[in-house]
Amino acid sequence: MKDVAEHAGVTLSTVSYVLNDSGPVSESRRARILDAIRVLKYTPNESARRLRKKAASTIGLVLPDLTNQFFALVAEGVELAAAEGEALVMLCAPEAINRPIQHYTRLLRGQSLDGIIYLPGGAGMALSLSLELAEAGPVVMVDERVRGFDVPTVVADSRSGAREVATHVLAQGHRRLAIIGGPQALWTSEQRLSGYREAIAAHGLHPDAVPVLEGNHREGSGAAIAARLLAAPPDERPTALLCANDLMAFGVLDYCQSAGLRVPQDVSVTGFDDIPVARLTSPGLTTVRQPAHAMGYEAAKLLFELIRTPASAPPPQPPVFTTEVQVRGSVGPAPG
Amino acid sequence: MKDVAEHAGVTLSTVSYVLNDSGPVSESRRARILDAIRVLKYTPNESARRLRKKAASTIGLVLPDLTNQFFALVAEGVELAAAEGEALVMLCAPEAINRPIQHYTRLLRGQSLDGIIYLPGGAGMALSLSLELAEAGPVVMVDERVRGFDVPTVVADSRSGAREVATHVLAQGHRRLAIIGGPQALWTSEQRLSGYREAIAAHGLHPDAVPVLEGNHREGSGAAIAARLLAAPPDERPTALLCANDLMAFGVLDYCQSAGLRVPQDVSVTGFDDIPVARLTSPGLTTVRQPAHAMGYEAAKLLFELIRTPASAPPPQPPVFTTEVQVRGSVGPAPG
DNA sequence: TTGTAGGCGTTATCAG
DNA sequence: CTGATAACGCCTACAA
Repeated sequence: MKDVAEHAGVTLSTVSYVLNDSGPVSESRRARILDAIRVLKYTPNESARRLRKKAASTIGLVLPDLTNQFFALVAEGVELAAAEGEALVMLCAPEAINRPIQHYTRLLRGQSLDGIIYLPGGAGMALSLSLELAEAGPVVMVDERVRGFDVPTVVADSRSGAREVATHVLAQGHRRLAIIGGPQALWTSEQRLSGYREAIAAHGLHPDAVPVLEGNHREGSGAAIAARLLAAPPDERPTALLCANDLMAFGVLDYCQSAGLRVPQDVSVTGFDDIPVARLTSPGLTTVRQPAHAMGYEAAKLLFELIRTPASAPPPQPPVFTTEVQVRGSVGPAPG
Repeated sequence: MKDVAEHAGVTLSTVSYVLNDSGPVSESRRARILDAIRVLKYTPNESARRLRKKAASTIGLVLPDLTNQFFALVAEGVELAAAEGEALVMLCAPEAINRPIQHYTRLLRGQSLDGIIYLPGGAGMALSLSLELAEAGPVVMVDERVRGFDVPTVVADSRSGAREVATHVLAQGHRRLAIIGGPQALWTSEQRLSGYREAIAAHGLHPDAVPVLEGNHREGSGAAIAARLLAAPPDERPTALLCANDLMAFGVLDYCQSAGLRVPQDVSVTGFDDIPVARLTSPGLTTVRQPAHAMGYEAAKLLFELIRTPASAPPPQPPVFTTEVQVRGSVGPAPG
């Protein structure tokens, strides 16, 4: 920068002015400076810049893992919004590195990030951790809520999505259902469960008649639970399995195929999320669409708004996205 | 930090010494300082730190998009290696934000990153762009090569993988093949194509007898090309489609299903990458496994090594991963 | 073993 | 409109 100043025959301050246009500069000088910058291929040193201002033009993105396409889509949404705000994204995937979130809270705190997008999902959703994260900057949550952690949050209406998909299944005549839920501690798990139960109650079934098994949102757990559930004789085992996310539903599909069970003739299956590959299984997976990309995008937008908002002003109001059942082949009429 | 020093009754340098253990400090003082740090919940300001040293403990990761699970897996591998090296990862997904890489080269240059992992894939694989990226720090490439851009590169042996899967298809008696390739400009596209052709030549077929259509590595292009290819009458159209990645193969599968073509009875399909969901289509996709996670991990390790290596020393030797055909249901004997 | 002082590249506050 | 100058928070010779 000093070089630029010399090359243009001005002082550092003037250069700084044109860089941030934070001061009045005569056209002739401005042109000379811009020129010098190009000639010398000068790039401002961001580290110095953040030291001085307290902003980093960088936001943190904390999510469980990237291999679940749902999360990947959220990440792309965040990335897009960040790009529009000329910011960069720090990726933190605690489960991918098999360490507690603390690993990141420690690293992130010093970065003077502008803010953080937090999508809890695995084991690390405890309140204390959230608070710790919050010390690294303003936080916006996506897809999940943490009780007692009161930050702007972008979610979809899981509950009514679950209700609708369960209603669809019940309308096909199924009466012996089973639910493969997500980790109990998660808000979404609870929401989806209530949704399922509302539908079940509305059809006059006793909630206790529907077993709920806890999965971990990954394929393997779907397959394992299906194996347990479907081992019973045909006239006792469930005729429909409601899964709290698509990955577990894939696991179920996979198990059924290897066990020689036909979907949907022998057993119907539903998922949740509607990740792109859900269309591609065969039969296609009946599931509940959540606008993952839009959710990530809005969350990041919200974060930027939050950053700009003076602390006194009312916090921006986050939207609640609607969900939508996608009917495909994996649900059919109840057998018998 | 000043507060810490006061609280512990020492000077700033002493605190700095214990922080980086870069100087001898008496046990008693060290303990007092550590204590003060804990009490005050002090976190070093990374911005200041990088300004002083020239390292950021941060690496950049540039890849086309995250929704392709292959890339997501690479990203997780990188993330893991970064965590082991106590570094953070800056995520850059140019296609997700629908802008040229330049958007990032500009942003990255000022960050004084320790280095960059670069996985070209979409439109942005030109040499000039790579060089521009290299100005932001040492670069390691994964999965692709760019001619004339000579940096350490981690790849898998696409060519022999392609050869083997084609051989498998030919061994099933298929003679009317078609290839759905990736973007021509990519090194992997070229490699896979040569692999396919080697196998084809080895079976005495004339290479020109096998049409090659160029896709863009996404589902949609697979479906579109399949539609064109399979419109011909049954005894003229190809009996097997070799796709340069799994996503395009999914597109083909999808098209076949909607067009009422049975896989593999009417047409056989192969993919490339073996992303986790490839097991879940039905029939399962016969494809070529690339160790995506390991490749990302090794690339990041390599980058760290490169950073440590004095410029004079010989650059570390990158491994070439082997590929492996995964035989599943999407390939069957040739009809007739 | 500990303290002092200079500077990393910017921005912001002043006075000209 | 422009130019000096003091921080920002940390590291590292060097001196004590």
